[in-house]
Amino acid sequence: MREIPQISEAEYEVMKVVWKYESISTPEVVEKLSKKSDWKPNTIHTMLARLVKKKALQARKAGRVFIYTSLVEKHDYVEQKSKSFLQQFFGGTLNSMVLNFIENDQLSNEDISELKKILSIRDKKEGEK
Amino acid sequence: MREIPQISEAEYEVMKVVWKYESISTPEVVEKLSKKSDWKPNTIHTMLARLVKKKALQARKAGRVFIYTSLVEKHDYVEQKSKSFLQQFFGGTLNSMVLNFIENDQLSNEDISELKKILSIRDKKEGEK
DNA sequence: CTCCTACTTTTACATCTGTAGTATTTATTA
DNA sequence: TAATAAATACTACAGATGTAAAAGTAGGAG
Repeated sequence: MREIPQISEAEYEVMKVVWKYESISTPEVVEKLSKKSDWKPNTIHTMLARLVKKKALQARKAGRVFIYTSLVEKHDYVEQKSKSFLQQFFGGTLNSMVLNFIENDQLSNEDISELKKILSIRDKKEGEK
Repeated sequence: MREIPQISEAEYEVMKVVWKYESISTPEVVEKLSKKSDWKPNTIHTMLARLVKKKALQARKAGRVFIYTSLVEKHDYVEQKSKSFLQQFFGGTLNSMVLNFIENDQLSNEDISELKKILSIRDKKEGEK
């Protein structure tokens, strides 16, 4: 498995747009992000360039513009970040995180019942195998 | 509530030692961390100084050494980081994260049953109120 | 009282990030 | 074909981070 490049927070915002709309051109990325943020077009260009350099994106020229496609799966990236986050703060397991949230009353009753539902859905799936 | 300062990953390692053993002196911090990492003493000094500057730690002189105490609660810091992590990657909710883990088979059956137990413990607590 | 040693203080420096400005190239229009 | 508009390419720069070397200082040993 290829190494997943480090993607900064701002870069991640750009990645999200590419993941959602790829293949997408520079002007389109600029347009989408200009709505959501107040970054200047040049700022976005810089981030696209950095992402290409990091091999998180691939750029190919189509006429006068570049078209970007992702080289990193969103899912893989999120998985990797989740792991390192859990490692740093919760000894590596999701369960510790959930426990911590419950102990500190960071979950509402609704959250809890929803969580139970989520877990039992998985049971069903398991049963179907 | 005071603003929680940003603490980098390496700095967080230092914070963990202070949280665990505070009040603790510079040489003691160096000793604990030298076991766990291969940072040079100067590196650790730099991080302690930065943490004091950021107001994450307080230093008071005792004889010739400094004694550190934390100014940020571990719990508060972890909570803040958890929130921003969930915000960035899971739309802000722990439930989405759990769902994602389940959907991607990142949890074993044991994890799942443990999670259920965790949730029902909470039920009991709730019932006791 | 002086020297050594352990601490503290100061300085360094490359890389990554956020945030662009400026310069150059190229497709399109007059 | 020449000017314009739109993209791309190059340059900039301050703050955070990881990593530490070098210099200064004060307390204890001789």
